[in-house]
Amino acid sequence: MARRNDHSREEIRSMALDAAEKIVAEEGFKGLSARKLAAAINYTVGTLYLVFANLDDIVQQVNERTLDALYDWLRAHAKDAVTPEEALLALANAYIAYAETRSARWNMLFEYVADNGSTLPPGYLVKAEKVFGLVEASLTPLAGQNSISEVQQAARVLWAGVHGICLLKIRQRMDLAGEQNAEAMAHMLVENFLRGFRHGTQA
Amino acid sequence: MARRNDHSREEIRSMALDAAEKIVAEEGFKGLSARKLAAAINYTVGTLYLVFANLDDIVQQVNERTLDALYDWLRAHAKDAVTPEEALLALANAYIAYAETRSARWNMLFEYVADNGSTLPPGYLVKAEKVFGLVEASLTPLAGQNSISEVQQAARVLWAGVHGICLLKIRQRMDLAGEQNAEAMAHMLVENFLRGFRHGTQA
DNA sequence: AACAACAATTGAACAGCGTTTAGTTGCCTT
DNA sequence: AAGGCAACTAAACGCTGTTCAATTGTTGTT
Repeated sequence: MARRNDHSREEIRSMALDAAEKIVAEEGFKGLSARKLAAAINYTVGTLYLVFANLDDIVQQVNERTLDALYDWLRAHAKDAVTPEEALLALANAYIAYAETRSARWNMLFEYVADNGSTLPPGYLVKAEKVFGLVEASLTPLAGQNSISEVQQAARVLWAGVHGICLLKIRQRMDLAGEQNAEAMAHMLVENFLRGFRHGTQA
Repeated sequence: MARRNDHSREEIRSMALDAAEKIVAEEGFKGLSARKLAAAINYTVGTLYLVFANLDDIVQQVNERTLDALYDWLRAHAKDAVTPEEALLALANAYIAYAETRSARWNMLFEYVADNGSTLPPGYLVKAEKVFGLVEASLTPLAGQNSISEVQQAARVLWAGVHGICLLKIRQRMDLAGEQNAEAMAHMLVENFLRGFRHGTQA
């Protein structure tokens, strides 16, 4: 059989990405293979390579979806916060919660580029900037005497820190963190950093 | 040919770990394969599986060596610091420098457990605690009114943060961090966090 | 010295992987 | 009705981790 024309290329793409998300969620990053994915959408590997450049391309496109979902999730969880501190703590908690409930997907976001080595895809950067933007927006009211570029940097520093804590948790290395849980650690980071940040940067 | 008896099991183990480190350094994490490693030490795969449980076991043992080397490296780079602040900044810089000059090895340290999923090996934890201990030791003089357990937690929070920044750099995602370099970001994190930390934890 | 027992080592095999491509099939246009 | 073309498959290539029967060199015993 050939020339079935059941689905358009775009339909196949979307079906494949859906199936890929499911496989990753159920079996982890390593569980995703071209043959398994093709079987899941009732096609063969060849068709997959007609729609995607390679498996990395698929992973990358799933990751871009994840970044979008993450942005929406964070935004929704921070919108009710009254003070900027509240917003930042809510963002940190939401980030941890997202990583925890979708750990395989979240992990994939940070595993794949490691081998690729070179540049990240274009859309990637834009979407990640959007996520950073949420932190930046909450940090701006607390700027005090700090310049705009200092606020931008601070947002990235703070979020890299929250991310690091989140990694400890997701990669099952919380035993390295004593008895504390990730939320308490993030709390500590945000509060101390903010206190230091507001006190001015006389370095 | 069989029964060559050229090397003891321990010798083979050590040769294999040396060769594995070399391959990882030259070709990255993904470049390490059982056949390639066996060839590098002039044995076949079968022998490798006589000495190691599987490839994960090898990776894990290389990682333990890396943790030891990292500890020595950090210790050496912080020993001349006069003030605790100086020591913490030196540790952060040394951590980043280590990750940068041995990026493949450093990466492997944080990539492998992701799939494994379950518990980390026993030696792993002890060695990692030793690394944390360095940060803790430098942080203790700044404890002020904070309790010992708060200092311990702070050490882990701070280092998770430095680690997160380091990840941005090594995984070539510094473009996500604006124009700043990793050292400057780590600097900012350490200084603001310390300022906040000394001001007391009324949180 | 001959021989048996044993341990060390090999190499082939298995099932899976990513990726490419020749070949087949069915639809659309003329 | 015929031809052209796009969609799709199936098989192949060289790789992977892992296992294990078979072979070989060494050692201890007679």
